[in-house]
Amino acid sequence: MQQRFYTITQLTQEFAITTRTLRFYEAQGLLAPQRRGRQRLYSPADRTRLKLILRGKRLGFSLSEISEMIGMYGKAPGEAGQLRLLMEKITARRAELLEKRRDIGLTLKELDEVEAGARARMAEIGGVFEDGAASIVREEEA
DNA sequence: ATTCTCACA
DNA sequence: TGTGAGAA
Repeated sequence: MQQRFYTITQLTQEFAITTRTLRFYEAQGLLAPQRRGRQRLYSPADRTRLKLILRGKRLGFSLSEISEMIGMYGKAPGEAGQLRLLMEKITARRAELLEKRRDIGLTLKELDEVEAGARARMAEIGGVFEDGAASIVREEEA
C-alpha cells in the first residue's frame, strides 16, 4: 500500500481553508508534515489530524487546547489520559456555553422590558410605532 | 505554485 | 486566530 500524500493546496481545497492557515497550524505545532525539499507533503495521518483540529475549532476550543488534546508534543499522555483530558475540556466547554446561554436569556429579557417601557411611553404621548404597536398596546390595556 | 518573514488586527 | 504583502 503506497503512502498517498496530499499537497498543501489539495488540503486547502478539500477543507476550504487557506495555505496560510495550514502553515499557521504547523507553526503552532499542530501539524508536522513531511518535506520533499521545501514542499510540504501531508500524510493521511496529517489529514486526519487536520480534521480533528477543524472539529475542535467548530466545538469552540482554542488551538492550544486542541494541540493538548491531540497530543502532538513531547510526552505521550497515553490514550486513557488523552480521553480524560478530552472529557475535561468538554465539561468546561459545556459550562461555558451554558453560562453564555443564560446571559443571552437575561439580555433578551431585559430587552423585552426596555421595549415594553418604550411602548408604554409611546402610548402615553400618543405616538404610534410604524408597526402600529402603540395602538395594540392601548387595545390590550382597554 | 510554494516558501519564508514581518507586520498587523 | 489568523491575514496581507513582499521577496525568493
